[in-house]
Amino acid sequence: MAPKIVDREERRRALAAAATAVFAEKGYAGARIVDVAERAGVGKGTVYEYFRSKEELFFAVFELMCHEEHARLGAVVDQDAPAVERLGSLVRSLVADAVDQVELYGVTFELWSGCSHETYGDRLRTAFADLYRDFRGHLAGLIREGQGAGEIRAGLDPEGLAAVVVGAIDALGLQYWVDRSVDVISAADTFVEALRAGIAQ
Amino acid sequence: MAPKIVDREERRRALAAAATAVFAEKGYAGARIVDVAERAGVGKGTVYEYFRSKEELFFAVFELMCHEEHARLGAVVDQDAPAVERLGSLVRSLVADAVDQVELYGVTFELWSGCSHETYGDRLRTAFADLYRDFRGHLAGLIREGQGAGEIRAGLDPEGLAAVVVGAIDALGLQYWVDRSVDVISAADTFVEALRAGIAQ
Amino acid sequence: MAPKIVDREERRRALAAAATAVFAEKGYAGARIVDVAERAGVGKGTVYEYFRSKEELFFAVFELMCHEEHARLGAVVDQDAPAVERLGSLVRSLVADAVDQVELYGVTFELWSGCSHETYGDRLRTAFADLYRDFRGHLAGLIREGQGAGEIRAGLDPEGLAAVVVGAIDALGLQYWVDRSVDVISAADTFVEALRAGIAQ
Amino acid sequence: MAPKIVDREERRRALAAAATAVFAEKGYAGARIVDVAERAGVGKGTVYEYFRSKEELFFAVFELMCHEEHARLGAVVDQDAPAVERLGSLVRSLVADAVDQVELYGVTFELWSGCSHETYGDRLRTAFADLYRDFRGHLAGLIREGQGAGEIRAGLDPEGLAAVVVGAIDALGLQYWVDRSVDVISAADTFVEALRAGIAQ
DNA sequence: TATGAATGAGTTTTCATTCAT
DNA sequence: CATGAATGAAAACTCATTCAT
Repeated sequence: MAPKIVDREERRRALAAAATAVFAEKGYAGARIVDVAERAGVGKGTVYEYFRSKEELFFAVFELMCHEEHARLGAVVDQDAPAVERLGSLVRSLVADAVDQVELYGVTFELWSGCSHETYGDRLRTAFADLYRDFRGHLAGLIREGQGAGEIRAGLDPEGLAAVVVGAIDALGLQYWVDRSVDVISAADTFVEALRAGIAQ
Repeated sequence: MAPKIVDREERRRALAAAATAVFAEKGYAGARIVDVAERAGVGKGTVYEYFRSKEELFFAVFELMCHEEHARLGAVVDQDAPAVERLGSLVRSLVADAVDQVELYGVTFELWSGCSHETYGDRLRTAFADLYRDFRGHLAGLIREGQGAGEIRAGLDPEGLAAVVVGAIDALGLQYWVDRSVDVISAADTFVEALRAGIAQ
Repeated sequence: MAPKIVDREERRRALAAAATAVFAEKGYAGARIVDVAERAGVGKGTVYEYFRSKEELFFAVFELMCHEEHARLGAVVDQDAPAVERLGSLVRSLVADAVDQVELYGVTFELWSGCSHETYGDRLRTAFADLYRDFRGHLAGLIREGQGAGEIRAGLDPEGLAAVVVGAIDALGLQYWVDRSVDVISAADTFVEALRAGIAQ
Repeated sequence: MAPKIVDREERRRALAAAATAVFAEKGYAGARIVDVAERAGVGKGTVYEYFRSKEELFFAVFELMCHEEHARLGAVVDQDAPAVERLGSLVRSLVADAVDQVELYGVTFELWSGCSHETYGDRLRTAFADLYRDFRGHLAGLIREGQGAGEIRAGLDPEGLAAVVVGAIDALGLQYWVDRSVDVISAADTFVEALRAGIAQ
């Protein structure tokens, strides 16, 4: 009459977290469901109690990562400082995060790559497009704010500039992924400095 | 008396090209050797006459792509124009290439992702590190040239700036991959403009 | 002081009935214990409170069906009419029942098929042999009765004839199962007519 | 240029034959693809070179059985003798076959049962309906022939009678399947005798 | 040299059954 | 008693690779 009480939502999250780690380590194809189960300390079958298939687990990982990325972004944007300042600290902070979490880049690449997948590509592409649009939107807002306050040259296209900034962050992370000896932290500083000079009134 | 040597080399390239297309479409894990063979119009066994394994085919694809990327890069760098000018046209030209060949990004992601693979990750990472180092080297050279000629501010770190430029190109390509409606061509223009202003003397 | 004993028995029957429906729909192998539980409106674990295993549930279904079949048979045999008459109405009535309950034939096939099963085949075969022996016995009795009363030719082997009659009923049901457009009701009439003429004195 | 030459059609047949034996022994659900492969003396993967799935193998078995049944039927119908005579020898011969091949009845039941299967039921039902229609057609033809020759009473419905004969054959086989001690051969004789008397002019 | 038939290691997935609540 | 969360044995199926022709 009173079956075992389990916070299924919490359990799902924990499994997705375990999956994230395993996918990061071995890649989607290389990861076996048993690996995920073992990492989470449960039996193979339990994974299937929470996710219909390996693919669904993949999406759960994606959603988890998006959620955390979002949280990180929000923390920086909502500060109280001049727009240009916030733009700079956002770049620095996100690049620092990228360095801290390099291992996750492997999953990210697989997710990007998955965008061309016949069966679930659309779903992924849409989600990514939304994520990036949102990201660029935040940045463009910051830039417009800066233009309004006279800190940033009015002639620059906020959307285009936002795309560049987003891109630079991703790409510095990528370069670090490929070669841990690249000093992307100071590359970020250089970028911020050049950016500041380039966009300043 | 070494007949058909040329044919053999040509066949290898053709197979690698077929593999590139298939990997781009289905990803490394999703691609079957038969798919590659069919795409190339040969029998399954023939692929193994030219490549020891699927993994080796993956590397051949990588080398083919590197080769072509290198050719594209060289064409722009060796022009005769002010350094800042060449930097700008390089960015624009490479972003345009990225748009033209979006489908190939899928393989690129797979390759980046492969960097963390237990068995062949090192080999891939080294190759990528070299490629990017080389790429950044070219750009840093260009930047130093510009600093020598007084076109570019002396205070900026050429290596760091080069990393940012390389990154921006990759990342604009990525954004286009995810969302074909993003106008990365004009984002590239904005970037070039901001860059010019930011780094100018 | 044995409370709820009746309830328990009733519940078992209800579960067996649910299982009959599910087995009929998906076959023994295709039916999941959860399906049965859901159909009966109880939890998965509850099924195991009443049946030791899926196999036992299968037998319970068999027994339930036997019980009902027996009841149907008895109702016809115990009538008060000439033997040949009762034989005819028995055939007609059982064929009519078969048409009414076609869906159940699916389980019947599974049960017949189960007779060759390594672990429980013997048990099933024995049960079926008994059932059919009993059935043939009733009919043979009827036939002998008819022979005694001079309605039926004495030369015919009662057991053999009974086997044919039993068979014809099953088989008309089968043909209807396979093809609902076959008019087995009138086929039964034809059979009865031919039978009457064939066995009449 | 000249790969191993194999008669794929012949190989398929051999695999289907092996599958028939295994299905007969363990039932569809109980049979493992490895069992079939082993019985045929090939590797697990080879089965999949010839059949897309276990289900397709099931159908191949069905077709093989139909084909052989058809051959058996044809052999008897095309004889040269009075219609009633041929009808009788047909029944005796098919019942004798049923006794010889009892083990196959298990598969037959599974096939009949499969008719209600959601995904492939239609395909099976259609095939069976055709098979039986054809069977009844042959018999009805024989009966009409007999009526034309004045051997059989004109009042009897040929189609209905054919259904009964078909049914009787199936059902005698079934009773033998369930209980090997039932003497279906002499039951067949009794049936033929009663039939002859019942339908004779 | 080219081919495709054969193979089996390795994965995903299902589901009967157990058992803590 | 009832429940459903957890489990792992077992099976279908895929595909890189080998090798006889």
